[in-house]
Amino acid sequence: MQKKYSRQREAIKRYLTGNDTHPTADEVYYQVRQEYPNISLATVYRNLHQMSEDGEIRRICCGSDPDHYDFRTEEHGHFLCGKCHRVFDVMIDYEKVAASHGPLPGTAGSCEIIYYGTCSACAGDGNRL
Amino acid sequence: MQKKYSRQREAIKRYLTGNDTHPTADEVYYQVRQEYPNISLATVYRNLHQMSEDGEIRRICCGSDPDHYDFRTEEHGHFLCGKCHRVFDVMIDYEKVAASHGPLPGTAGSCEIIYYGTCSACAGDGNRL
DNA sequence: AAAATAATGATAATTATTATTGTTTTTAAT
DNA sequence: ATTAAAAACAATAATAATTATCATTATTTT
Repeated sequence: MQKKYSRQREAIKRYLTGNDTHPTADEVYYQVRQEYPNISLATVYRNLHQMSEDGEIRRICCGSDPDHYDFRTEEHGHFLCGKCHRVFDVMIDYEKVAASHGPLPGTAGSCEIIYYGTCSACAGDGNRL
Repeated sequence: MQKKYSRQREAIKRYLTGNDTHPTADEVYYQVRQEYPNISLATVYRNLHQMSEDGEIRRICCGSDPDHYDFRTEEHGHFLCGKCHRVFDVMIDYEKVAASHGPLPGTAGSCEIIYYGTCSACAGDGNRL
């Protein structure tokens, strides 16, 4: 199945790349709808999934939150705020991490590190946003 | 809401504790059904959720796999095999990990580390199990 | 420009999980 | 031991997130 260009996919990718928020499929959907009012939610899911398969973007599965998407493909960690449900990037030295774990039961293709907590904005003012 | 004893919950806990496989709700359901043939799947979910809220067990959210549950509550990491979908424990020195990341955007309550890959059993024989 | 094929939009279906409701167990109090 | 109150149950409906289907449209190839 040879890949073809599509304006919708381009719009999705453009939106992701333009913001360093880490939106969910729903957020992408509502944003891209400004430009393509009758884009389908399925198209958003289809393209996000496809692009993450192709390594063009990254899918962040964090706990019970719906998946978030990240245009940064280099290895790094994340922080999910349990109040505002925003995801933040966390810089991580994976060489050091590799030195801090015991033997693995196989070969790992990737290592996801996610911190769960409350971001300082939410901690600061009780519960805004 | 004062917690009361229930045989079903005990059976669920007993099954979890007895095996160091990290079953999903479904697996727990089918096992506990041997003992309580008309236990409801909702009961399994309800109790797994409740126990993990209470810190009695841990819920492991791993990618697109359904949640797995772990009776070991001490901090440790996991490895998900993409072929057999089993979850393995990984020992991790969290002090070292703490020293290998950049600043966090808030206060973290927990840090989940998950490796995704292929376990040696599955790598060994092509695709058994 | 026509034919071939992949992507879309609309929507149905699926999967995992949570909520609801009426009934049964368990605990605590008589 | 009875009984009343609260929590847990089984069954099932409901929800949320995601994926599949399929007829139509857009992109690419010839």
